[in-house]
Amino acid sequence: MKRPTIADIARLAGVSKGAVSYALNGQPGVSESTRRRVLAIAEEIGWNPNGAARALSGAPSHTVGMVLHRPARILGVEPFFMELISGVEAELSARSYALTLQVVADQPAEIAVYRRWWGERRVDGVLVCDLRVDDPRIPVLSELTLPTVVVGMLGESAELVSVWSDDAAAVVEAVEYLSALGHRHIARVGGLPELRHTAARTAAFEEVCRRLEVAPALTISTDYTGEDGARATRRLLSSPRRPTAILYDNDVMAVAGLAVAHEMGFSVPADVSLVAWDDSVLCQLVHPPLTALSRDIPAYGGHAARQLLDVITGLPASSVQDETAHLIPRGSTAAPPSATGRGA
Amino acid sequence: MKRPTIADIARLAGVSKGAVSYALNGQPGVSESTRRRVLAIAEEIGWNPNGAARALSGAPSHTVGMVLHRPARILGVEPFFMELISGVEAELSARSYALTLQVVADQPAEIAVYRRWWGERRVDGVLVCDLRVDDPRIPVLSELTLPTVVVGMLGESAELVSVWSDDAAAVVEAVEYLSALGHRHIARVGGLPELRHTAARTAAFEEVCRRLEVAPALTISTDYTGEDGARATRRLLSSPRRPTAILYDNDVMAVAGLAVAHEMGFSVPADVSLVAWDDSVLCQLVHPPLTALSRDIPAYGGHAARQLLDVITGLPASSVQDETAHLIPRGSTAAPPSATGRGA
DNA sequence: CTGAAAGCGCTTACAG
DNA sequence: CTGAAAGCGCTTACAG
Repeated sequence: MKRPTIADIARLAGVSKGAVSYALNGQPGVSESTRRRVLAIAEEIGWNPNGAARALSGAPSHTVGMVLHRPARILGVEPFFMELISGVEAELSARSYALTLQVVADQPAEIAVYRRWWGERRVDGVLVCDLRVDDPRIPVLSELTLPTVVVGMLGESAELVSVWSDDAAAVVEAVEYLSALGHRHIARVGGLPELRHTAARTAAFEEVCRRLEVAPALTISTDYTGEDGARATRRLLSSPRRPTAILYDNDVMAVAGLAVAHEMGFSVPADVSLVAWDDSVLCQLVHPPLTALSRDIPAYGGHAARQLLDVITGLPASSVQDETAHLIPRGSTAAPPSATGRGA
Repeated sequence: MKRPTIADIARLAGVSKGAVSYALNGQPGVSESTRRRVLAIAEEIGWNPNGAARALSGAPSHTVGMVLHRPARILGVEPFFMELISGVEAELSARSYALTLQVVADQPAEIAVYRRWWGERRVDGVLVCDLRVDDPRIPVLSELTLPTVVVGMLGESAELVSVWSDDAAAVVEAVEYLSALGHRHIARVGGLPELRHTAARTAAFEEVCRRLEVAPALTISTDYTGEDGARATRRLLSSPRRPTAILYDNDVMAVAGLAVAHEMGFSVPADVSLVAWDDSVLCQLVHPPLTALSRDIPAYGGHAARQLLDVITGLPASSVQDETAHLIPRGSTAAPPSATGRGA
């Protein structure tokens, strides 16, 4: 099957290729009747624009790129990314943009992908996740002047636009809630420490613990997997200064931590309270259902996509703060066991 | 920043653009010394191939497309798709292919995407999931002669290549196992009935139940969400002829079903046995851990990607049968309660 | 309002 | 082994 081109349409309509191009793109320069005839013929012979030819003439690709660098085994399990992606997709597809995803093994590979996409004009812009402290991607993206929106906290680098959520405030809400219940030993099972939002959460956690005289503000670092979350929980629950409450940096680890607590013979929330970050159905399916810091992740992705489209189309865009995660108390949190109970 | 082109390289190297092209692509037609010089200059000035120009000259896009049509809320929660995609990605990125994903609302939209991709030469081939009985996508893809690999059972349509798994055999294994434990009332919470693999599972389920004199072979249809799974479980467990075992078509519904059973005061597995299909960490995190039909989904995706690359590059490729899901018995299955127990 | 033409950055026969 | 040239399918000034 030979693909029809605008030359075919031009011949059939008896006009020039240029006129066909104007008609097809809704540009001025052709009469209404010509435009209608051209569109009808295009429809009839099943014409589709050749994206390569358009791109070569400088037209946008109508594609947004996203490079994911977390290990594939996380992507398959953690609902966060798929929810984020589905939100991004919803916004993009409503504006007829496509999303190109690429999973990479490390950060140099990620940077190489941006350079290649830029060189190939494959994408009109990119969405960048999981910013690190001193992130090497930022200068590269600035240098390439590739339209970029950062999903998450950007910090000082004011040259890029970001959509972010106040993780510090959410940490404070969770710890204040646990403290109000009477907890004095709160531990945290944190995410990858080199990520900016992890650093922000850790700092906020330490500060609020200090302020409320909750001690020690122990954070164990993990890679977000259920395995790591289980390991950290096992370590915390078998330590001499066993915490009475644990705050997890994602839902998968919190669910795994719940299983570990049960397996070690602890009752939740009687012996230990658990709080998850991000509230997928996972949290509601387990027993007891998990108290969680909840936020609308698809909406978050949608907002990021909208910002990026604004940047791409040259509209004024500046960083926006998205909804702060809010605590949804469920069955996994309660007052700590009395001081006469077992343990420390 | 102006993007360098092969014209720049040609000027710097003092050769023609054609020679540069041959050198860059490892084609014969240039001396070894010229090739080295050209490559060094390209590297030095940071040249990247312009994909649009290559595509316009008929070169492949080195991109594979995948259209997902399930509702976004499923994608975010069901591990199956992300695991499949990560397996596809792993295989593609090892061969320097990218994956373009597009989420659509319905099947006409999906077909429109294929036509557009084909017209725009955006992808070299596509991976098609969730085949339906009498699937309208098949004739369109054949007509477009767009390289296609079907993930899942293809049935009679022999004109396309597929990678499939014998779901019928897996159903039989699960039911035989439950029957051997003594179950005589087994129900199934099935997926979307219009999908081919659902139909195959349903047919196999009915046949094996008939053969083993297990009755009735009731299948409740769902949309794969936890909500639907919970609803179906509630209905089954409150029916006068309450089943002693339930087989779910995915893991999310099985986990939701477990929560419902607990909430209704049933003990698992003492009162009712549950079996999940697909064995993500979810199944191991809940209490009791779920007996599951397990298979290596990333590998499945990887095989599909490899088949597609073979089709694209013109290598001989034919449908291959992938691993059959195998039963992993865990704590959610046991002998049924004795006839004197409560219920039917 | 319309036509003829250049140009985007490559690839690939075709001559030398 | 190398150079000059056509062509891929569009877009977009530039003349009419």
